[in-house]
Amino acid sequence: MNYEEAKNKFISTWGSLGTLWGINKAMAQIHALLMISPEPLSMEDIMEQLQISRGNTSMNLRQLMDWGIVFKENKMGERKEYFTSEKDVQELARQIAKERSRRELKPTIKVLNEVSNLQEDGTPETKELIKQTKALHDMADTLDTLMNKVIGHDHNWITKALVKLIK
Amino acid sequence: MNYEEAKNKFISTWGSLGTLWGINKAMAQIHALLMISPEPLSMEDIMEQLQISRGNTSMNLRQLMDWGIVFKENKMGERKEYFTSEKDVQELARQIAKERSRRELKPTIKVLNEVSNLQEDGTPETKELIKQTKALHDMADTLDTLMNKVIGHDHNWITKALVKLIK
DNA sequence: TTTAATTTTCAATATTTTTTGAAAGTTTGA
DNA sequence: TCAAACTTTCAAAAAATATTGAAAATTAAA
Repeated sequence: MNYEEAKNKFISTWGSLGTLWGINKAMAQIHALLMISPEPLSMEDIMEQLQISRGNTSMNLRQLMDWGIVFKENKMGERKEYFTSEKDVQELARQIAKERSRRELKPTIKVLNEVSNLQEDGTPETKELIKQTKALHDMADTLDTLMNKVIGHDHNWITKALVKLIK
Repeated sequence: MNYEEAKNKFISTWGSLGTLWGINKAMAQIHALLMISPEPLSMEDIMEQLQISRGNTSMNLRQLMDWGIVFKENKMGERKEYFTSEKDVQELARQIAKERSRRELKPTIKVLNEVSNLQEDGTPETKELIKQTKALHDMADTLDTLMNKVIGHDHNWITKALVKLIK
């Protein structure tokens, strides 16, 4: 395997993994490309390397910046904008945990809480609905608390904590 | 909020959450419906309650069974097949962890390993590719080990472990 | 067997999501 | 102020994904 093959393999694997996690292919591929690029890249660079349109590149870069895992950079004397990704995988994981908690977990917990507070009326249907949504709520809540713990800690806390747990 | 409202809210929230996790809407809704149903449901029941076609129901039930979170049941004297979901949320979490490890994490780890073993050639591009894929590999591998630890443990281990970590 | 009940399959269709590309917008230097 | 360099927006087109429904397959009782 040479450099080009390895690079393409990484980008396409990361791209299809993205789809599975609710992030679209182009977005995940741009992230992958920036992740392994030693220098910041311009929009032109990205368009060319991934063979995608200007509009697509622009929109997905913005989303990646919204997620807090890609940043704009300006080279002095250049009008063009350049982009880099968060290179530290620990920080990347923290940032992803933070955003997923905010976007998915918290809203779900809210709904589960509302539903599980339904007035009991004695029917088996109502009983089961309350029981199950309570159980899901508790699990989601524990998970969210954990994720926020992770978010609040320093760099190496994640690995340390996981390792501790494994032993 | 009455029973019907609460039920619909739960089913639709669970359904849209599914999409975000790489599971389609119908599949997630069928799971939600079974999750809160005190009795096993037939295909007819599911079709009617969710207003989806027979084919759709059949295919998605199969997928849920492949994930190991929905089961067939036979009522004696009846030819029709009935379905239930795994009702224990701990067991549900374990099963999902197991399948996600198998379907996504392990294949990704394999690719990251291959790519990060690329022959070093001194260029910054190659250096960065190797460095970053190694870092991602290590994190994914730690996570997978953890998930397998979870899978191998008894019911309440998950919560206990998480709680321990939080303190 | 044969028949009726039930489930599965899959090509066609519908829906949703992503991508394009050109026009509009913005920024900066002359 | 103008104009060139660059970015963003968004309607239309393309691609991907999900859904339908009817025919084929399966199952089990008569």
